[in-house]
Amino acid sequence: MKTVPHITDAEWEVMKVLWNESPRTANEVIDAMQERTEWKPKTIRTLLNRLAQKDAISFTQENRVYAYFPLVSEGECVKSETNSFLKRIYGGAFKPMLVNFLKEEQLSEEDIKELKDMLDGKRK
Amino acid sequence: MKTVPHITDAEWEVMKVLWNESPRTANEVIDAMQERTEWKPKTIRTLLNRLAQKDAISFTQENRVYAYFPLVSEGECVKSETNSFLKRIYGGAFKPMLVNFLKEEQLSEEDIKELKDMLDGKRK
DNA sequence: TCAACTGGATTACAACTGTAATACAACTTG
DNA sequence: CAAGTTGTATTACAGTTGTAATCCAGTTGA
Repeated sequence: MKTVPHITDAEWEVMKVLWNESPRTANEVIDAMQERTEWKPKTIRTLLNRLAQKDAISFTQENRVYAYFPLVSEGECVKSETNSFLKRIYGGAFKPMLVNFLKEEQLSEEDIKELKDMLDGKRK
Repeated sequence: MKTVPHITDAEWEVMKVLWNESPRTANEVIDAMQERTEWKPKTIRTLLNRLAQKDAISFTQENRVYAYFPLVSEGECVKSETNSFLKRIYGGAFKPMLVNFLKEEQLSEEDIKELKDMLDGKRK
């Protein structure tokens, strides 16, 4: 199983932008980020650098400008992060988390139906 | 809503021991921990100190010995951590995570039945 | 051509984390 | 009473993370 690098909170925001659309130049990423955060451009460049260093993204160079794109998919990362979260909080077991959350969360009638249908789908 | 302090990975292991049973002296915690980890006693004491500093636990003193106990419940912490996790990874929405996970995870027939029953229970 | 600007590379720096070791004070034992 | 033991308090130290600023080289406008 491919291992994805660990992506921090701040980096995750940058990844979202690139998952949403790529390749994007540093400045395009910065523009997109500034719609969602207050981060300074320099900060975002640092995050891009770190992500590139850990091979979460890469870039092509045109003239002086880099265009970045993800090397890891959102799905992979979500799965990886969720697994380590589950491991930490629930000892790795998925069902207890579900049980816990179903107790807490409020779901609409349609949500419930959708989830039940999914559960039915899993029944072989 | 009460805010719980942020508990790190390593600290979480200590909290589990105290949630499991408390109060426990430092040495009791250390013994319990050494069944699950390789950490040195000094390390575990550091973690107990940090948890006490951030008011996640407290202690009573008998003679020279401290007996530690949690100030925050496991449920509170689980909820808090899960919320920040959800926010980071799924933008705060619970259902997308469920959907994602139901796709991936394998559940037994009984698990599926149990979850469906819970979903039914939520239907008003 | 020279100064200003722009984009990337390098450096900064404190807080938090993991992972302890050392110092110290009290208690026990010879 | 002196020395070792034990439990706590203090200190250590590098890696990660958030959050940038500074430096430098190439590009561009005057």
